[in-house]
Amino acid sequence: MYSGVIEGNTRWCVIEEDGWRKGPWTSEEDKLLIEYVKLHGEGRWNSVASLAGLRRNGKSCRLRWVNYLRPDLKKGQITPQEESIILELHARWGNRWSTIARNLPGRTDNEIKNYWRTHFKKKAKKTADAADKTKKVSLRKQNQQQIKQQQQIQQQQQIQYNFDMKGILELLEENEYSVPSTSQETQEMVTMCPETTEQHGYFYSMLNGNCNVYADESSNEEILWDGLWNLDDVLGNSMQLMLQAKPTNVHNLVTPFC
DNA sequence: AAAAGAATCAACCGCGAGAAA
DNA sequence: CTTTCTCGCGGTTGATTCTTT
Repeated sequence: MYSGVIEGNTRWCVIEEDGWRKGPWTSEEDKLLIEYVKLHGEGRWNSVASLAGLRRNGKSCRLRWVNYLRPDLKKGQITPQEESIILELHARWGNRWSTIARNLPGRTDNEIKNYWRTHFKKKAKKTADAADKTKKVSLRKQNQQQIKQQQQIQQQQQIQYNFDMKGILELLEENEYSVPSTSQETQEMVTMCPETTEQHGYFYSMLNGNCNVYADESSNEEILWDGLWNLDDVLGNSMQLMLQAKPTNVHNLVTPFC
């Protein structure tokens, strides 16, 4: 790509295969470019090489003139007033540096772009990071709260479930009933239950295999199994009695409740 | 005093739009 | 109408300078 690196001392420069120079400009090159613009005006940058004797391509010449040699350029640091204008215009137009530069006489788009990158992007990132952090913390809190609430609900459902199951099993034991196999048997059991109509409904739906009133969505099976194991702990032999009442495998046991 | 890391800024690159041939 | 050229823009790079450890 490059034919060599020349120019000793402190400056470096590159000459490409096609003869164009690249890298930092020398004061001699600057002088030639200024002379060229004085004589021919701005524009036709590709003619600079032939007319001014510069071994720079048009693009490089234009950039050097626009960003560094133009006489109307303002030297020195960006003032606080300019800074606030940049902020305001960037908020309005985004990264349209040339548009912003037109509103800041003496400043170039490149200068503003660099200034933004070094001063504001950092601040913007900090602000964004801080906002992000706050958002994450609040999300985490929200999640924890949701999990806690869910756990509470599940716990309540579990207690209710165990309580209801206990009632059913006691009832079965008391009346030496087996798990009903027909809807008629179920109906008979429900009517025997000395509870309210609403509780009859629960009872009825449990016996008919509708356990959705106790568990929600994805965790149905998990809760159900947990419930069964807990039920076993709580009721001890009662579950055994139920199993004995109607010999069945585990799958048959689970099915009626979900 | 020296090394490492961060900040700065001049310059380059690729791309698209518009003008000229 | 199509192709080529020129210009301008925004993004990126990398050498230099400054600051911190």
